[in-house]
Amino acid sequence: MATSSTAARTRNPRGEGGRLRDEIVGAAQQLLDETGDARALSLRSIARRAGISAPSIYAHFTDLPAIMLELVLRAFDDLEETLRAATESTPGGPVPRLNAVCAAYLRFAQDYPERYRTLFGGQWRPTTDGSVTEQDLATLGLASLQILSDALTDCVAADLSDADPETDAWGLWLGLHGVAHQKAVSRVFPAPDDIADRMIPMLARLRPAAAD
Amino acid sequence: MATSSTAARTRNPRGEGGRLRDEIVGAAQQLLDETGDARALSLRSIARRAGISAPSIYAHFTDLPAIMLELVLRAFDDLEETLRAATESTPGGPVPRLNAVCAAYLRFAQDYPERYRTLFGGQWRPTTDGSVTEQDLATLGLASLQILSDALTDCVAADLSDADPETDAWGLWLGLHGVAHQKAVSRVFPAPDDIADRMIPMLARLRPAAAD
DNA sequence: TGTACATCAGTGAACGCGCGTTCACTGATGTAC
DNA sequence: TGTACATCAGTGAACGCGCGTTCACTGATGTAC
Repeated sequence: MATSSTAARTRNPRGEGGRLRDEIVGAAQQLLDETGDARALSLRSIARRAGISAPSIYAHFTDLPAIMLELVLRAFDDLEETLRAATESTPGGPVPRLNAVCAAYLRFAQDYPERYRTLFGGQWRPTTDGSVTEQDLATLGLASLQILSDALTDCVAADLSDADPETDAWGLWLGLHGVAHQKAVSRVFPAPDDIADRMIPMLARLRPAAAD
Repeated sequence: MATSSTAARTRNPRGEGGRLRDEIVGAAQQLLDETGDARALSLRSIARRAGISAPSIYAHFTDLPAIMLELVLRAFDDLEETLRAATESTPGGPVPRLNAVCAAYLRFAQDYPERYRTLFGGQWRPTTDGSVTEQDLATLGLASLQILSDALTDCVAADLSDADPETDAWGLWLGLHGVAHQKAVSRVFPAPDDIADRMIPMLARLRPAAAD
């Protein structure tokens, strides 16, 4: 975990100026996670956090949306890796594995609420005039959705679910997203604590016997 | 539906200066709906839209969050009224009524996406230092939740659902919220078109025979 | 009925701020000869 | 091995902009006498 270095920076050695690109995105992510407010991100605030002057950013990004795009790409990778790790590290069969993936999803949203919001429709959204289309971004979440779909497929193969994995993965994800988003957005969450645990078996069409 | 009057305003008659309060909130709502971007709302932009000078706002609101609060209160009332109208105007028994309420909810989010986002955790969120606590706002949605809960209760009473209305209304709402929010946020929606219709019977624990 | 005055519903100019963006520049370091 | 030069990784000052907020004001209209 990177420290919040407002301290003086030593410039990168020759030929390695590209490193600053990573540092800029890292600074943006720090600001996002720490302030919990996408409005706190500006070219100048990111530059301050990265310990560089504002104009230095232009050598690496054309504008703020370009930085946000890079941040979003990385965050989607993080999410995917988190879900994959949960799948691979959970023993006990398809249903515990499915539950572990769902729990990991919700934990990701709770640990990095503003990042989660940025991924799924927070303040930043791709501009139609830029090089990134909405279609591109719609594709981004699909890898994570596929993990859910695979988990469902395993449950069906083991005769523990009546789901149509392709379709019901969407339902499961949208349900998780509702919970995750609401938790990410308000600290007060009046719904029952175990509400996700109640929704998951329904949306996954788990057979009564299959529930833990 | 109010027209977008940037035209010259005639001042309110004596003793009726309070009317401007309504006009300010109306202007803010227009901007929100038309731009689809909460960032477009500033004291100055709202004043421009309302056809007044920026300082005139201070006679009616202390700051921008105060305007947003009023807007949110109204929008929650709108939503509640929309759901209630759907309940009352739908014949055919508890299940069609439940479906009508859910459809009305999703339509509200689709018709006024940025307003929906503002209600449920868009850019604007209550400040902890202000007079409005998060607890207050958490209470706001409860009237709409109650309508869902009542619809579930009717289904259970008619032996068409196995839900625990109090609890499962939360699950149903969070599922609807996931769909509504995702649709409000991105014009590209790769999930099956009928995904909500698939989720609702599950989350409402409708008995197989009860589904239309 | 006339008139002085208080009140009300706003306005217009001005301020300091952070922002995105431009421009000319600096100074360390590798490279050609 | 020495030196001139090109390149690279940035910097600092300056611009115009929209913003929130303040201040002193204006001009119509109701009210007291």
